[in-house]
Amino acid sequence: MLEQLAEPLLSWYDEHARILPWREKPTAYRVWVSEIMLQQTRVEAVKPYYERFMEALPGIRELAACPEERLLKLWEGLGYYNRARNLKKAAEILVEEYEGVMPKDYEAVLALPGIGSYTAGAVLSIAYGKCYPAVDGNVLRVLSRVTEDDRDILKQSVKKSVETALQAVMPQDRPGAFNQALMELGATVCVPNGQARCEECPLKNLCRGHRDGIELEFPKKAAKKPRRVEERTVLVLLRGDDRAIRKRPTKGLLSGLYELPNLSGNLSREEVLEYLKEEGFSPLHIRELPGAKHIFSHVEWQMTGYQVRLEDKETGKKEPFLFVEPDRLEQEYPIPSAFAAYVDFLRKKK
DNA sequence: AACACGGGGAG
DNA sequence: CTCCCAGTGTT
Repeated sequence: MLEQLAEPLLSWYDEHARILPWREKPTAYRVWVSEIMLQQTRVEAVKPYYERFMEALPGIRELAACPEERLLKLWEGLGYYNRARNLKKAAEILVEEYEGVMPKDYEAVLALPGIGSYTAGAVLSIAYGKCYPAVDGNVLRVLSRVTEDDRDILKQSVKKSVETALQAVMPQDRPGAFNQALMELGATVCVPNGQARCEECPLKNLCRGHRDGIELEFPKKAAKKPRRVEERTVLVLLRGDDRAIRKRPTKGLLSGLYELPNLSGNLSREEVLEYLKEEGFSPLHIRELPGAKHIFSHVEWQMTGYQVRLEDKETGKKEPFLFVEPDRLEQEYPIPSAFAAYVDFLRKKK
């Protein structure tokens, strides 16, 4: 039945495709960057980042030459920061091995860091008109409803099988439009949250889920495990006009970004002062800040905060922190929004 | 196959 | 609150 998809889908898409920045001049680079940004991220959230990014780094060579710090600053707030690092790594490979041009060979594109089967298919079909599917969450949702496929879409075996099935029915002349149409339908009509707008759907006459009135029972997904809770104590350290930050490790959560000094556990005033003294500081004054919570997909931080005034000019024993003026801090150092509740307290007092 | 990896919008 | 998003890399 999938062979009946293309015709109504493409007609609908020609009428209803949204105007999106990356759909103008769909060069391989522009499509690639948009697809990386769009991984696990909503269209509306990506738009402003995309425009700014394209202005700052208009081509593969500029991206390859961009310092990581600046790149992460451009990415700050988008999350999944390895996407940005892999983007740069791939650009470097393209400059060194492909003369700065995205190749047209599927295996070569797939081999680039940060590019999986979805992104390879999207770039090759949209920018180069090649017949590879781009199967994302939207596509899996739409097709599971249309075919009443009750397999767990989180399994990679299911994704693989959908990719194979789709490749066989893609219109040779418009693979890019076909892929985008399927995603567009999932994003605007066959939506994930709330009621699907089946009356406007170009596939309503062949959708089995809709025929049987059970479209919302799809897609099937295995239950995910609950996220763990971590307690942290976040410090706003004031030294003259400077505030303390530090760089996170290169591996793991928020890797390579900057953060406010913080410790494991919800510590008391006394424990915080003891810690600072051990680090060689002479805290003059401490005040408790409001508690805060930040939820990641897999972890939840329950934070307590303290603002501490240090003696002017003191450095501590090992200088574990970077002391920076609030202005430079804002402009140059990428700090993830997990710390947003305390970043307010970094501002210079007047 | 299971898990790590951000942040935000919608219901 | 919960769900989930134009997914990929690591183990």
